[in-house]
Amino acid sequence: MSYEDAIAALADPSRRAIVESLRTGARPVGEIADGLPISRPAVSQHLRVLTDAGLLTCASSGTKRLYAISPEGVDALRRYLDSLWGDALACFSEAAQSKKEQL
Amino acid sequence: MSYEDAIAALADPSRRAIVESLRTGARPVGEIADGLPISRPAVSQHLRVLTDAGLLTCASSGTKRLYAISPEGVDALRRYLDSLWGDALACFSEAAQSKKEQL
DNA sequence: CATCTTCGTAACTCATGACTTACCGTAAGT
DNA sequence: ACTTACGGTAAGTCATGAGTTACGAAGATG
Repeated sequence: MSYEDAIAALADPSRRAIVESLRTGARPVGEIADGLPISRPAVSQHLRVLTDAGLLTCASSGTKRLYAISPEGVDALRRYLDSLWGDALACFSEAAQSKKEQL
Repeated sequence: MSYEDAIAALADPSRRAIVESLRTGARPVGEIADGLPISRPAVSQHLRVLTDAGLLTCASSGTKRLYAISPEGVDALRRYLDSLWGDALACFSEAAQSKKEQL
């Protein structure tokens, strides 16, 4: 749910591959697993982590389960990085300023 | 250098704490370590990972080394998430659309 | 020169987590 | 009711990496 969980979830290459495969739309578990070099149970475990982190949503349709990217989860991460980027820029320009004043 | 390395680097809580401590400006290694519950060598190793990932820059000043957040590295991550967010929103609105049409 | 500070590196331990196989529940088809 | 398809869970293995202590290199200081 927090952005920390989202970052930790996206740190794994397999989980990033799953998210990439969902960029074009929702997909069932088996279809996701077919496109990856890991077993279906492994995919299930990754899907759980991604869902717990708020990055994915799940919708049951019969025996199938459709997973999709959750805009809210991605946005939480986005906002954190925006804030970090703002501070980094401020420090950067301030450092450049004080360096100029030393001349 | 790539956004993958940046995500992996920020996945660790200690490394996020280091980045947080640099939000207000550049600091030497010892000062960073004093604010954390881990040893100075551990901080050094984390600083290496963060620097390799392009998230930090290092400037030597005598025996001291000043680390600071690198705006470029953060921006690379930011852009990745922006693109992911865009796709997620598109899928979300498309799904909502096709659900409406089913009524 | 001797010493102290500052920091990086080496070697090692130990916990975490990614993956596998095996199994179980549930919904659809015959 | 039986079987098949889909997918989550359990238990176990194994590699990765975060942390430690010990040591070494390089610049400041007396």
